[in-house]
Amino acid sequence: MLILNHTIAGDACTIYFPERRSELAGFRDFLAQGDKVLGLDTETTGLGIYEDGFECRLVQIGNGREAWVLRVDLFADVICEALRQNRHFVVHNAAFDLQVIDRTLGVKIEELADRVFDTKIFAHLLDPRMKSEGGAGLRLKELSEIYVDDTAPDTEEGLSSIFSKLYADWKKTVSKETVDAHVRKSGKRPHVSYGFANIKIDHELYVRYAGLDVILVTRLFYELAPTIKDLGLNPLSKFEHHLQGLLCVMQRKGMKLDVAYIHQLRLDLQKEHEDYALVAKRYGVENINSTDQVADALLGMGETLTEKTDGGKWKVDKAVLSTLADLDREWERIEARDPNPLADAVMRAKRASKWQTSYVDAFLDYRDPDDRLHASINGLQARTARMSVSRPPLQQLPSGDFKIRRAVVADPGHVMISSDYDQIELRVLAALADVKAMKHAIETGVDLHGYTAELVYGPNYTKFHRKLMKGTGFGKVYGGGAETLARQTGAPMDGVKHAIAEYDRVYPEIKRYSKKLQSRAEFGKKEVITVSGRHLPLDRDRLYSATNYVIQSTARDILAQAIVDLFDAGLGDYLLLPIHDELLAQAPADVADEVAAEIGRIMSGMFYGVPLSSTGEVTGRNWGAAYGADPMAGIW
DNA sequence: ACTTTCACG
DNA sequence: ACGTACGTGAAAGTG
Repeated sequence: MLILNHTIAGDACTIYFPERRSELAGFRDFLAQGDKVLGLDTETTGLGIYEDGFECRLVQIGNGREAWVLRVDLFADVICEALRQNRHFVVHNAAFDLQVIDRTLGVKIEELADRVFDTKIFAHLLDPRMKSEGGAGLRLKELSEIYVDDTAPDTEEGLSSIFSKLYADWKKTVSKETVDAHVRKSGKRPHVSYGFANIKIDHELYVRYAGLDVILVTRLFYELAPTIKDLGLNPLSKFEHHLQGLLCVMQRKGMKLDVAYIHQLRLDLQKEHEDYALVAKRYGVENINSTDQVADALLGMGETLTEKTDGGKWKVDKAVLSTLADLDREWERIEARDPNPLADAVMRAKRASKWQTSYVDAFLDYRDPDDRLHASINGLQARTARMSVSRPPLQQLPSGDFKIRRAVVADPGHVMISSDYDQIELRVLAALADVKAMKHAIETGVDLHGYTAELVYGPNYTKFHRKLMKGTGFGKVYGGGAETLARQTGAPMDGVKHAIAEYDRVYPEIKRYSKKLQSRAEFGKKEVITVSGRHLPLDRDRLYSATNYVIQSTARDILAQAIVDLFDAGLGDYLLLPIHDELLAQAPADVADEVAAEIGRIMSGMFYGVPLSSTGEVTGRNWGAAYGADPMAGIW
C-alpha cells in the first residue's frame, strides 16, 4: 500500500492508496469511525461522462485528515458499499460525480443525491462571482486557498506538466487526424484531458492530488456550512441541492440526435462556408475570421467604417457588415444602398462556419454511443443564479432558423413539447415593484405592450408605438438608457426620450423601485437580496444593474421551482432541458397533448399578486419543428 | 491570456 | 447630477 503524508493548514494528513484487498481493513476502520460527513471525489478519463470509452479510475473517500484513494478496477464493490451506507458526503461540483458514479458504479443519482452536500453550491450562495469578477471564485482550488490553506496546491495545474509530456509522447505515435479529433473534443488544454485518461494509475503525484482533493473538500465544508446557516441560507441551500439532483437526472436522460440529418447538414454548411470564403478571397480576405483583414479589405474598397472596438480596432461585427451588405436582421434586402459583396460573403461564410463548428460538429463530438446528447446542465451558474448549458451550448442554438434545432429529435414514438413563460421578466418586475397599472393589464390578459402604447399614445397608437413601448420595457428590465433604445429601435432620440418619460409617468413605481434598490446598495452592503433570500453582489460602479439582477434571478428561481414542481407531479421523466424562461420536454405521441397541458398548468400560477402564464405546446417530432417548415413532416 | 465576434433568453 | 442595456458558452485571431 502506498501511504503519503501531507500537511494541510498545519495538520498532518495521510493519504492511503491500497493495492490489494487485504489492505482494505484500514478503510473499513475509517468508515466505522462514524464521521457525520465524508469527503467524496472521483478521478475519471475525461469530462464526457456518457461518451464512448469514458471510465472512472479512482474514487476517493476521506475526512479532513485522511483520504482513501480507491482503484475502481479493484474495489468497485467496496466503494459501492461505502456509498450506500446511510451517511452524508460532501463533494465539490457534485453534479459531475453523481453522474459518474451513477453511470460507472451503478449507485444511482436517486440513491445518493439527497445525501450529498456540494461546496460549489455553498460557495455560490455566499458569493456567486468568479475570481475575475472580484469574487472568491467557485473552483475548489480558489476556495481552499481562502478558507482552508493559502498554500493549498492547484492539483490540476500541478499535474499539467506531467500531462504535457505524456501528450507530446502520444502525439508522436498517432496520426494527425487522431490528434485533431482529440483537440476538438477536449477543448483548450488537450494535454490535460489526455493526461487524466492515461497517467499511470499509481503515479505518486496523481494519487497525492486525488487524496488531497477530498481532504480539502471536507475541510471546506466545515468552513462554509456554518456561514450558510448563520446567514439563514439553509432553506435555499436545500432547495438548490434538491434541484441539482433533478437536473442530473435530466442530463442523464439526454436527447436523441438525427445523425443522418446532421451529416447532410454538415456537408451543406461546409459547402456554404467554402463558397463564400472563396468570394471573400477575391477581395483579398484570406481568413474570414480575421477582423483586421476584413476591415482592411472593406476600407480598400472605398467603404467608410465609423465604429471602433474597445481595443481601438475597426469594428466589423454583424451589425456593421449587414448595413454594408444592405441586409436587415432577417437577412432580407433593405434596398437602401448597393450591397457590398465582400460584407455579404463574410457574413454568410462566418454564419456557416459558426453553425458547423459550434453546433453541428459539437453534436457529433459529444454524443453517446446511442446518438444521444447529454449536455452539461449547470443549475447555479450566473451571478443571478441563471442556469447554463455546455458541451454543447444547447441554450444558444439558432432560433430564427430551424436547421440546427431540427437535429434534435424526440425519442421513437414521442413528440417534442415546449412551454415558455409569457413575458416573465416584465411580470416579475410588475410584481416586485407593485406596478399598479401594469398589474391590472396583466390580470385582464390584454396585450401588455399594446396596453402601454394606448396609455401613452391613445387608442390610435401605431405598430411602431407598440414596438417602442416593448423596447422601453426591455430597457427598464436591463437598466438601459435612451441611447441604446434609439439604436435598438431605430427611433429618433427625442422620440425615445419622450417614450421613456411617458413610460415613467404611466408606471411610476418602476423608477421608485430601482431607486430604492440602488440607494440601499449605495449606503449599505453592495448587494441586493431577492425574495428567495439570495444575495446578489453588485459592482460598485454599476449599481444600476440591481433591478436587472433581482428580476433575472427571480425569474430563474421561478423556473427552478417549476422544475421541482413538475418532478413532484410525476412529470420529471418528460423533461429535457431548461432554457431560462422555457422548458423543453417530450412525451409519447398519444398522451402528448395532456402532458403539454399539464406542464403549462404547473408552470402557471400567481406570483405576488401577478399571474404567471405558460402554455405547453406540442411542437412536432423534432426541436426545429416549431420554428419553421419541417422537411420530415409526414415521414414519421 | 485577452479580445472580438456571435449564438441564445 | 447624469446615465449606464442584463446574463451566458464557444470559436478564433492576436500578441
